[in-house]
Order: sequence, then C-alpha cells, then structure tokens
Amino acid sequence: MKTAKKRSSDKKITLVDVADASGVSAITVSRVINQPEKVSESLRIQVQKAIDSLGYIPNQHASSLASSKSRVIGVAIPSLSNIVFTEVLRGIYEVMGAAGYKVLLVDTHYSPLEEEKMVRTLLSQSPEGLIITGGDQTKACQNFLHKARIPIVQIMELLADPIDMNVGFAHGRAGFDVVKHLLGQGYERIGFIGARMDPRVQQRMQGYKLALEQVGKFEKNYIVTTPEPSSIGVGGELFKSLMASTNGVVDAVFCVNDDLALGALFEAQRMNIRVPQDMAICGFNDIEAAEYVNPSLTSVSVGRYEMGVKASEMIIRVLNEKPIESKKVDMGYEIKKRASTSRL
Amino acid sequence: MKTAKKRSSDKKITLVDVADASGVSAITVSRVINQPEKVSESLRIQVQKAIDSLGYIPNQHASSLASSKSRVIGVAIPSLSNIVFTEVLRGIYEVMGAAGYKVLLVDTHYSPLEEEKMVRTLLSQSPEGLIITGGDQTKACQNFLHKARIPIVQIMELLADPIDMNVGFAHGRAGFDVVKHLLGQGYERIGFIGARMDPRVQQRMQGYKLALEQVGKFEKNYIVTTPEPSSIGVGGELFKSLMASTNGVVDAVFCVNDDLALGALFEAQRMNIRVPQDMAICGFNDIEAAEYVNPSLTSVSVGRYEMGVKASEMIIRVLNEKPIESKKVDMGYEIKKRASTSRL
DNA sequence: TTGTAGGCGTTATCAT
DNA sequence: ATGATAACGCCTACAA
Repeated sequence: MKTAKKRSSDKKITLVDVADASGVSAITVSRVINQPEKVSESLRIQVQKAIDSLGYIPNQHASSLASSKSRVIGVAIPSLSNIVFTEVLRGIYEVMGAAGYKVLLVDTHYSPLEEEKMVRTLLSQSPEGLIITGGDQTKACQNFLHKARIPIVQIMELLADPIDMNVGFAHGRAGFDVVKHLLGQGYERIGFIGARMDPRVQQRMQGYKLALEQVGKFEKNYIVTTPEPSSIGVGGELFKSLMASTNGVVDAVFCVNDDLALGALFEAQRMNIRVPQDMAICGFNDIEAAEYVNPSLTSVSVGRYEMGVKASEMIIRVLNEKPIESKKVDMGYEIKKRASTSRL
Repeated sequence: MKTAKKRSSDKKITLVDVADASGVSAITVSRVINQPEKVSESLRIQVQKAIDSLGYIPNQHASSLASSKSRVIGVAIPSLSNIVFTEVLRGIYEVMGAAGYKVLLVDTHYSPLEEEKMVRTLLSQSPEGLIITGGDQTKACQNFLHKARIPIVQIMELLADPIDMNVGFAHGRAGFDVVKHLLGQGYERIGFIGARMDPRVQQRMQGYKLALEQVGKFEKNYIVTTPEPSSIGVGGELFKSLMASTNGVVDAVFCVNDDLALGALFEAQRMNIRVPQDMAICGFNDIEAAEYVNPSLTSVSVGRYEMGVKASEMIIRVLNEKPIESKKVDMGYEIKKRASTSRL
C-alpha cells in the first residue's frame, strides 16, 4: 500500500509524471511534444490529455542539456533607451519568435568590457546564434565568439573584418551625403551636433568632416559634442552653445540623431531663428516625428526594423543549413529631404 | 596508450576538462566559480588559471538543472515598439542586471492568448521570478502562474485581485483628473482621442467619461478611437476626423498618449487652429518631447522607469526572503500642466 | 510505433 | 578544505 503519494500541486510535474499518468514511457511523452507525427493518434491524444490535466510544462534546461539545442538566440545591444535599438529588436523578435526561438537580450551600456561580460553570460546559455552590435569587442570577447562556433551577426555598421556575418550601413558615407545635400541647398557654414559619440556616430562625423574639407569649408569649432546620452533637451543645449561659440554664423546643423535635431529645432524656434530660411537642421534615423513636426525635419532614413529582420533571417538560414547570399549585407540609407533644409 | 585526445579548439570545454587540467576534482572547480571562499587560495588560483587558459564558460543549463536555480527573470510586455514599456524595461534591466539576474523578455502583442503561450515559454525556463503586464490573463495562464510558486509582479495598472504582487497606478483617476484640469481652464467641449484601446487606455477613457458626465458635458460623438497602434500620424488623422465629425465645436482633446497628442498638435498647427487659445491638447505619459515642443504639451507623468525598478526590487526582496512593505504599490502620477492647455 | 539504457554538465549530499 | 557519488529532467541512440 503506497501511502506517500505526491500532492499534485506541490512538486514540479515532470515528463515521467505525465508518462505514469498516461501509462506510456517517458520517451513517448517527449515525442508527443517534439515530434507528434511519430506517435499514433490514440496515444497522442491520451498523452496530451495527461499533459493538460497535470499542467505539465517541459523543463527547457533539461531539454537543452540533453539535446544541446537551446532554442535561444542571444542579442547584445548598447542601450535599451535608444529607439534605434528597440526597433531593431522588434525585427529580431518578430522573426525569431515566429521561428520558435527565444531571445535573450543584454544591454552593454556602450562598454566593450561590459559587453565581454554580457557575452559570457549569453554564451553560458548555449545560444544557437548571436546578434551583437558593432565591431568594438575586446580581444577576449572575440576569442569567445570565435570559439562558440555558432552563427553570429554583427549589426548596425559595416565592418571590415566581421567575426562571422555582418548587416549594417555606411555611416560615414551617410554623413558625407548629408553635408553634400546641405551644401547643395546653399548652406555654407555647417555645424555638427553630437552626443554619446559611439563608433557609428564617430563615422558620421568623419563623413561630415571629409565632405567639408573637400570644399574647404571645414571649421573645427563648428563641432559641438557631449559624452552624455542624446536627448531633445541636450539637443537644445548643444544648439545654444553652438550658436554662442560661433557668434551665430552657422547657417546649418547636422545632428547625429533626430532627438538632438528636434531639440535644436525647438530651441531655434524659441530663439526666433527661422528654419529653414536662416538655419537648416538635419537629423538622423528618421523617427516618426521628423515627418510631422513643423517644419518637417530632414533626416536619414535607415531600415532599423529590417536590419533586425535580416540579421535574424540570416541566422535562421545558417541554422537550417540553407545558403545565404552573402555574409555581408549593406542595408543602405536614404536622405529624406524635408522642409527643415530646403531653402531653394 | 591513449591516442584519441580531444583537440582543444573542437569540443566544448566542461568543468571536468578544467578539473583535469588543474589536477583537482570537478566539484572544486565548481566551488571556485560559485563559492570561491570555500577553496584555499592556492587551489583557487591554480584552477582560475586553467579556466582562463581553456576559455571555459559554464553551462548554465546543467547548472540550472542540478541546482534548480536559473538566475532568470521572465518579463512579458505587450509591445516592444511602445516607449512606455521600453522605459519600464530599462528599470528592470538596471536592477536585475546588478543583482545578477538575466532577463528573458517576451512580447505578447496585446493578446491574452499570445500571452498564455509566452508565459508557458517563460515558465519552461524555470524563471525565479516573473514580471507581467496588466491583469488580463487567460484562465489557463492564471493557473500556470499560480502553480509556478515564484514571485510574480503584475505591472502598469492597479489590480483588484492580483495573482501575487502588483505595481501600477490608477489610470481611471488620471483620466478623470485630466478632464477636471481642462474644465478648470475653461474648456467646455472636450474630445477624446484613443488608439489601440488596451485595458489601461479603456480605464483612462472611463475616467474621462465619468468626469464629463458629472458636469453634464459628456457627448458620445466627441470620442474618436481606432484599434490601430498609436502613432503621431494616427494622432493627426484622428484629430482631423474629430474636427470633421463635430463640425469643429470641440475646444479641447484628451489624447491617451503623447504620440497621438503630438500628432494632434502638429495637425492643429497645419489647420491654423491656435493651441491653446482655440484648442487645448493634453497627452499622456509625459515623454521628453512634451516638454520641448512649441507650445509645450500638457501630459500625465508616470514613473515608468521607477515602476520597473520597483517591481524588480520587490521580486529580489522576496527571493532573498526579505519582507516587502506591501504587495500592492501605487506609483501615482502627476499632471504636468503646460502651455498646450493653459488658457487662463 | 513504442521502449530501454545511458549520458548531457553541473551541483547537493555526505564523507574524509 | 577537498572529494566521491548520485541526482536534476530530458533526449539520443539503439532495440524490439
């Protein structure tokens, strides 16, 4: 007479419990869950009933350990508060979710050291693939990454020597093109406003500089930056200080993102500087507000969501051993020319 | 004579490999990693050296399985593209990261059924705690949640009957207060603009309705909503259609979030409707743009980041068996009265 | 179609 | 302070 029955609501239900309850072996239950087509319909229904009534939830750790398949994709981004990354994330979640992968997301706070730590964390979960931002990994981190032998996509920027795959666009060229556009509209003294100067923002600045140097119009003191994170408020502040330090001669500003640009625009309005007549303002990222604000804001549109989708699809293709067209993908960009920079 | 040595770069390095390499037993290596104080310094250094040189990364699945401690916190939010949730997330990541927890994040797309599926996914990872949005779980989902026997916090709104813990604020009262403020400023015909009417937005609308009914000024056709997600563009569209359907008699609009409000504001400007003289506009959430746009936008400020922090701290306290002040926490809100609604 | 045996990499338990 | 042994829950072989 067995007296010590487990109270149903107490212990965690396992595969074996389900097997016992439905009078089959554990492996059959496992099959019902993972390869239902390999189990006869009668048994399948019988087992499924037990699963439901017991409220069984598989233990993914045991499954991952036994099968060395985690169904986890690791993602490392530098910041959660930056809309740029959250939109990439949306793309990743959309594709990965549909493909049955969980996403383990970490925030590296723009620090390669933090990133190294976080990548270790990710790798300890045996992810089947990895999406990480940029190419500024520490040496140790690169080692781990290479050793991992899983598909890895570095996103956001184009890298000369990617660890594995790479999806991004040419930030330097985008900065260059923005300046060309401003020059084309007849603006002459073009300032630069930047915050939190990560590698991609630096590249935009280099492009800006190059374009101005080519026409002999580069002025070092037209550049105003801060290590602080970007925000509308900071954009306004930087705009004011640019105006102050240049005695207001600047007639255009390239802001490295739209938050800064909106800040500059709103501040210009308060200072009674007419945009675009007296001042052109160009942003970056083309967030929704750019199109609707008055005057509408010129900005550089980049497929953030699409970048997340693309990176995810590449990983999934590799995991399914399907060929990918190329290990490097340039997503391109487009300058949305709007009222804030059109003087012609 | 053993000839089949594993090539160092091929197989995954395990605890045993490290143990062999440093001439100790596996458990000692485990201790070096998890309870270094229990290992003599000499051994500790010796083992650590082996760990580093082999590039060993612990297998978290094996660890979780053996210890039934996953160091994972599950988080379910309805949308990744809504800034409201990403800021809550920031708070969660900040606290959980510092406490050594990984965050497994899922997106439920505002659907209880999807949420049920996602909660199963979360639970299969044996999370030590859970943070989920709102109280609209399916019956089955509630069952799982109760069975899980882990700390759970439902966030964003105040619930009458939370599953476990609850952090949020009173959306209905906030809507009510907004209307009171508008009435106090002398606005008489107050419209309502809403999109993606989730439970919290519904509550704001009920508050709006109640406040107007109390003064006999509720008009059903002053309400315009859409199931679409919120955006600036949609805000503009809804504003136009509100003006059209009411022949422009409305002299104030309460928008359920700031994106809609900005859209309404920009559209009003294009329609040459003066804000706040002819039209008051009030938003919700108090995103940064509200403060800087011209005219500045009245909005309801809520501590999103703080809500994420609070929920996380509560979970951690419970996990550490420390007492919490209360299972229910009202984060409150504040109406930021700005130019867009000040006629006095 | 179904089941048996063994192992995945780590940790808890109990010894020494 | 260190180690041996047996789980943890599931899956991959292989067998029937």
